[in-house]
Amino acid sequence: MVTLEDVARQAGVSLATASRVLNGSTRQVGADLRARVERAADELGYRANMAAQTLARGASNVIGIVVHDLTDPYFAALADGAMRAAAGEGLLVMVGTTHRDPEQEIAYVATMNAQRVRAVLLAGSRVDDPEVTGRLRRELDRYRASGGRVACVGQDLLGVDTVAPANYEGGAALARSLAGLGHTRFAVLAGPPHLMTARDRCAGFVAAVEELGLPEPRVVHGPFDRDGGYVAAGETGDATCVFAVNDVMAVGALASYRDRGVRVPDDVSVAGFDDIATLRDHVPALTTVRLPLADMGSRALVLALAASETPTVDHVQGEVVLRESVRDVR
Amino acid sequence: MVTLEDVARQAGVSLATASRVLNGSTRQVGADLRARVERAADELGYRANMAAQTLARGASNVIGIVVHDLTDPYFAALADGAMRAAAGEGLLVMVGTTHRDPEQEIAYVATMNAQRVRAVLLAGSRVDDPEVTGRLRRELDRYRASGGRVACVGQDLLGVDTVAPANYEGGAALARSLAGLGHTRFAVLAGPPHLMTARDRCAGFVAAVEELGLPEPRVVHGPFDRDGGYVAAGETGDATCVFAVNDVMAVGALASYRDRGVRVPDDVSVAGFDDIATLRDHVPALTTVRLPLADMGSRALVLALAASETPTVDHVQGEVVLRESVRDVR
DNA sequence: CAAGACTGGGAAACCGCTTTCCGGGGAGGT
DNA sequence: ACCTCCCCGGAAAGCGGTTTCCCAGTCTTG
Repeated sequence: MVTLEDVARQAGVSLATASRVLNGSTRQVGADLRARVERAADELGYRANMAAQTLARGASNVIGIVVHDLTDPYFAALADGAMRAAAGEGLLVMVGTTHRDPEQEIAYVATMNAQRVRAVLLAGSRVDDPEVTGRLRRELDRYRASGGRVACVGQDLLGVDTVAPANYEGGAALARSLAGLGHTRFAVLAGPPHLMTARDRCAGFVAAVEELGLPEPRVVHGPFDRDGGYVAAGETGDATCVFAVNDVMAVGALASYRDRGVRVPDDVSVAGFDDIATLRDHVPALTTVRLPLADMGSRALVLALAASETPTVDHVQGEVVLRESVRDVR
Repeated sequence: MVTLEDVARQAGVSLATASRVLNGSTRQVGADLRARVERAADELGYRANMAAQTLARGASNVIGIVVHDLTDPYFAALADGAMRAAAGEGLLVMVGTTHRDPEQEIAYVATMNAQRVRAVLLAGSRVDDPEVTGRLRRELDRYRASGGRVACVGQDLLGVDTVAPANYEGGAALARSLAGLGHTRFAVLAGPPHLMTARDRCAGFVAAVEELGLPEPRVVHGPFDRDGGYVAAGETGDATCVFAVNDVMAVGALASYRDRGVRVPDDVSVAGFDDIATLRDHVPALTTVRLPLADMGSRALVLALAASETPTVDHVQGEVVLRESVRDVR
């Protein structure tokens, strides 16, 4: 393992000079010495030891991203957006996947803290559990107390910079659009009751439906993933229009109806939420609420990096996109 | 930022003792001192500085994964498999995305080397460019010379541990299956000519078709992604059966046919390669060659970690899965 | 031409932790 | 009662860089 000292010796200069040449400095180094050092480094195949550099500089060039599940297109898009932004800043990315375990999330914050990453991004819904949220907050505070930066995509519950999608409003807007098509009997594939994202979307939808004076939607809980949607779609009763609180659940619902010979949108209309990229290849094309996912990821990174004093909350509106999976029943 | 020294002082013990208590050691520490240290660490909110630890120990607990594109289900599955395996070993994961730029791949190897990661995983096809491959090899050699471990998923071209999917054989097996269904006029959506993965699959397919004495398939090149498949599907002429060298291209092809009113499989049969997870929700269900993607990711990690002297190559067979997207024309 | 301002080079302190080495004290053996 | 051995605690030497500080030489400038 070749060190800076090896390079300095080979070039016949001091450690200080070698450092200044190779790893950047405010100070100038004469052209001939600089050339000698560069040649030596190249000959020896020198690579700076980032651990040493991080230690000496007291700051790393790594950021951490914590997601629930990388194979979920929602998180993949978010992470991709954040990673592109990070690459633009010359930062490396450390990714942690929690597989929806809040304890894992807390553990990752501790680990990222230990790694002294420049910033950590928490992507993914908060859960409705004050105890867990409290522990997460404490871990985050601990991290921030030592200079760490934090941003989160989701509910503004952590007292940190947040990119907050308008889940409630999106759900409501979708409900009004669907009602405008003449639907009156709704069902909601609502995901798990404790997941805030699922809850907000569902609540917005239900509230808007009631505001319109329509019958209360049937709410079916279940897992937040494709199979959850598949199963829950089996219990939508006589609803003519079904809202799955995210797209992957909606895709599962489509599969369920297809398997059971229920035609979409002829027999039942289906809508999702997020507008994940893969949606365009499903038939029928899914109605949804579009969120600029990649953009949200990069915005979260920018927020985290811009060391604002008071936490800023960046609200992101969703846009209802009507596609073939819903039928006009007027 | 609270350091181990702060903890030691607060606990009234030496730095050595504090280190032994908190960060693991072969040595024992008396129960009372141990308790004192633990309490002090907790009160102060101590988190070990991994940069310092990495430096002192000369080994980090981070591994690097380099993929083309995280939003591609193929890489997401691979990365997820590797990350699960890594988590099981108590390792953190640093992810780099190259967006299919080989230069980026080389740059990431250099960066991961600088980070002194324990191992790096290169997921994704090699390219047919000896110059680029040579530079990548040199960078890898440099990394391995300083104790780094490397594994790769794809072609065995780098002289490192490799998980090598049987692309050629898979393509050939698929061709035989499809021919067995009575197809004779084939087309291949072949992806870019320089991508080895694409080339091998295409070559295996074409060779098998010719071996069967059938007319030479029409080969259409294009990008390796969904849109590449969409576009290429427009030029399949009178083929009754189209093989897209990966699933996302096949999905693009399905969309293209759908948009143009060409029925699958009635008018044309379509097959892909990989069996990505999202496939089950497409209609018609796509025939493909199944690869155990998550498993391949974790196997690559295991290979990298098991410091074998000579590079081992782990061949992975694909399994033809016939689904509705192909028609029996006998 | 003397004096102050720069300039570029090197010695060494330091970043936070691990680990070797040393030493003191109690347990066990004879 | 004495000697060994073992156990556990602490001092200090690194790990590989960065950066402060000092110094000699070179450039202005009046």
